[in-house]
Amino acid sequence: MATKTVKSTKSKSETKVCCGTARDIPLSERDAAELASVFAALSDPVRLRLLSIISSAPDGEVCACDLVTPIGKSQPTVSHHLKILFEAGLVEREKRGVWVWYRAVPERLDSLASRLH
Amino acid sequence: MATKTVKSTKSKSETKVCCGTARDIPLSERDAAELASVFAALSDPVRLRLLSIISSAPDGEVCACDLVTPIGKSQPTVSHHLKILFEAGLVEREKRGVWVWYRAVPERLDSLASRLH
DNA sequence: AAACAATATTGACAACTATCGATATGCTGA
DNA sequence: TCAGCATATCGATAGTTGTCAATATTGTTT
Repeated sequence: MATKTVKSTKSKSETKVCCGTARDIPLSERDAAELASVFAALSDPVRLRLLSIISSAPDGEVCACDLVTPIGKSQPTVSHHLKILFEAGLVEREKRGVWVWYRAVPERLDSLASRLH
Repeated sequence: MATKTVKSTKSKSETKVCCGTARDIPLSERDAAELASVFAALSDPVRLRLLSIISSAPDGEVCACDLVTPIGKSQPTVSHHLKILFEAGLVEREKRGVWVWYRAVPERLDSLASRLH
């Protein structure tokens, strides 16, 4: 393992060989995968803009029919992205008649932010 | 455009038709793309674990040679992920002799967190 | 100079993803 | 019941990404 005390001028006896004992990994594989999946949901510009529109809606909710035009993508594409946001827990949806209304889930972003520190 | 005042029992005159004027999008396409690229860098479990190890290092930095074994992937793969973290501004690197030392850039995560609120 | 070690790059491949047109599903109003 | 609309799903395709083996690059030591 390389250490900070190693200088190129030091003798071999002072130099620990690289790649020693495996250290503990703070973030488990399971936690990492779970976190990564939320970030993946946020890693697309279309989804970020959808979330932005929904979050800033005066009434706290937006009809899906009002999302297609401003996003400038096809209806199936917008539907696809909304599904990903929903499955990541970033938005909720409620069907009323023919329409589906989307609301942001700010606690989800809060918990994400707290895990970033 | 669908509105919250629409009820299925209301007359047509009270119902605005769906998909009216495009509203302002709070997040520009450029900003969305830029934000998305940082989230993309965080959307892989291996990279999150690398960042976790680096961030929690007692000395604030970790030699790349100490990252391969705990991650359990090949050296080129770890190098690839470190490059992505570096290009996203999430880590800094400094070459000392043969070794490359990585440090976290916490301000980068802070600014991300602030944009999530 | 030559051998060796740490890191980066390249090339290839499989898996995943964003996108759209076409179509299905489900609700509403006539 | 039927026509029309909003939304979701399907199938296909192009582009992206994670991975590794092989190789290149760079620094160190003898």
